[in-house]
Amino acid sequence: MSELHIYNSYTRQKEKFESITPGYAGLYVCGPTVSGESHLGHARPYITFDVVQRYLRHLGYKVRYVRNITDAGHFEEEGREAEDKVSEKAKLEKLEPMEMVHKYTSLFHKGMAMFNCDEPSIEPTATGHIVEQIDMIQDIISKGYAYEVNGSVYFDVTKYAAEYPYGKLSGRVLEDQLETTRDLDGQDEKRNKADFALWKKAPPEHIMRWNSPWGEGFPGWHIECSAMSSKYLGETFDIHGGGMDLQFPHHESEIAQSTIAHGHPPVRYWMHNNMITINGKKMGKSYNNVIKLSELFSGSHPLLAQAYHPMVVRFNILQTHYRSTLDFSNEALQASEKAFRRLWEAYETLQKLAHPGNENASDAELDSKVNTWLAECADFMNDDLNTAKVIANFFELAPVINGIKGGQVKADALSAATFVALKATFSAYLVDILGMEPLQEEQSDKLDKVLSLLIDIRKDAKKRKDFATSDLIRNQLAENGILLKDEKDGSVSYSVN
RNA sequence: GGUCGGAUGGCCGAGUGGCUAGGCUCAGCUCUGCAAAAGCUGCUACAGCGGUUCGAAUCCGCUUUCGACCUCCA
Repeated sequence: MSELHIYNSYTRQKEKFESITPGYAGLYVCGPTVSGESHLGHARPYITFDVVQRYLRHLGYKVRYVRNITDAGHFEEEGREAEDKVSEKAKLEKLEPMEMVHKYTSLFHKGMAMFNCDEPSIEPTATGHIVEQIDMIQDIISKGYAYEVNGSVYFDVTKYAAEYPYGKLSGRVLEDQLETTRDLDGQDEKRNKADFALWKKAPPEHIMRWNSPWGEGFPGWHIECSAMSSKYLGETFDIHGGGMDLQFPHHESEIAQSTIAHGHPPVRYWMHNNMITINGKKMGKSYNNVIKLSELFSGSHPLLAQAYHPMVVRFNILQTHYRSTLDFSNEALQASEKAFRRLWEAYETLQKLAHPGNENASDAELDSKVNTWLAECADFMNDDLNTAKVIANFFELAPVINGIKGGQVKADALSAATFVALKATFSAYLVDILGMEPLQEEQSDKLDKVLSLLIDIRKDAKKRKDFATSDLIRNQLAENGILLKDEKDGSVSYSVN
């Protein structure tokens, strides 16, 4: 039995996972900034880490999964003019920040639910932890690694880098960073260009603002994750996850802040998922190539040939290793949809299948292969969460299941023990760990009764060789999205699209 | 410009120094009143050029090319 190994971005190698507290695992994942609607790009990290979290639970860990909501900072609603606090508009006409934040948080939650992502154990908000952030900033100042200028506070990266390996996570050298000639906000206030804000003074027109020892302002982007992760997971915790694009500067800054505040690095294992690209380019606001989740599910985007079910998207994402880029295309999604339908049907078939009870396999070779495929699932997951390989093995098993049902494989080909293992493993990995759900809801009893009636009438017509009637029923139903299948044993099943 | 990571069969994608991943498409067959589904069979690829090796798609070097990060970003 292999053990879980994960690729640690910090050391750039696969390492055996050992939790700090035996039996418990702490996982922190950078959540969304809720100033706009979630898009396809957001789906990847949250689905990836949902599987991480599910797998850790499967391994027996009691997991605390913390995923924040970034609802504070210098942002305004997409597509809406920035409004200022001192404008003449009436209160109700103005954009209320919490209103916007609530709207997009809510949409994000709905999207996650559709993807069947488990809710995190704690979902802390930045606005709910202003006090903790201020405390942490004061602590860093008192230790001499941050300074205040005009109501803003900056982290002294140069000083930090002299003693600590700043840039190790993202693989860059501080000297290179100092070369940049960008004109950033507050650049003239900083002692060095690489310094980053812990607290920013709010200009008069800025709506989001809080009192602090340095005047009214709002927290810097990086400090929230440090403050909240240490509060809920401890000063050192097991896994920190997020998109690769957050490695620098966000995660690098988190390491620096926490290292000064607590005297040691915050995270044991850093995990980063790769990006979703579209036509080879990263999907992101700045590229104007974003497909929102609502558009994805409804098909209402010029790039989409059709609507895609959340489970199809989830399946497609899991068919690719999380550290590889995943290029979006209609062809790929359509292939995933067909593949997933086939796989799920095999899974459902397996649930209904009964084993004759023979202790010994009549087909020892097949029995042995099946056992290998099942055992490999754990090995693949343990090898840095290789969901793609797990899925590949499902597709090895599907023909065996379908073959038993269709008679191409003998019912007693597998031993009773293997059959039990097949059922248990398929369900554990496909449903519990990969988190897949059927594409269609349970059918209502009434529909079921109506269809049984039609199926009976059609059976009768077929018996009389009245194929005109039987085909009419089948074709009419097909036009309405209900497919009838004549099974080998003479029964008829249906599926609704 | 700096740093890092890719280039795999018609398409998507995994992966390892030698043992045909898998999915989708396509073609043929079996079953079937027909269809669908299912099953079986076929389609052997790793950007290019050198090198290391008994053997490399897998290791090294160079070239071409794409991308990510360096700025808010999942």
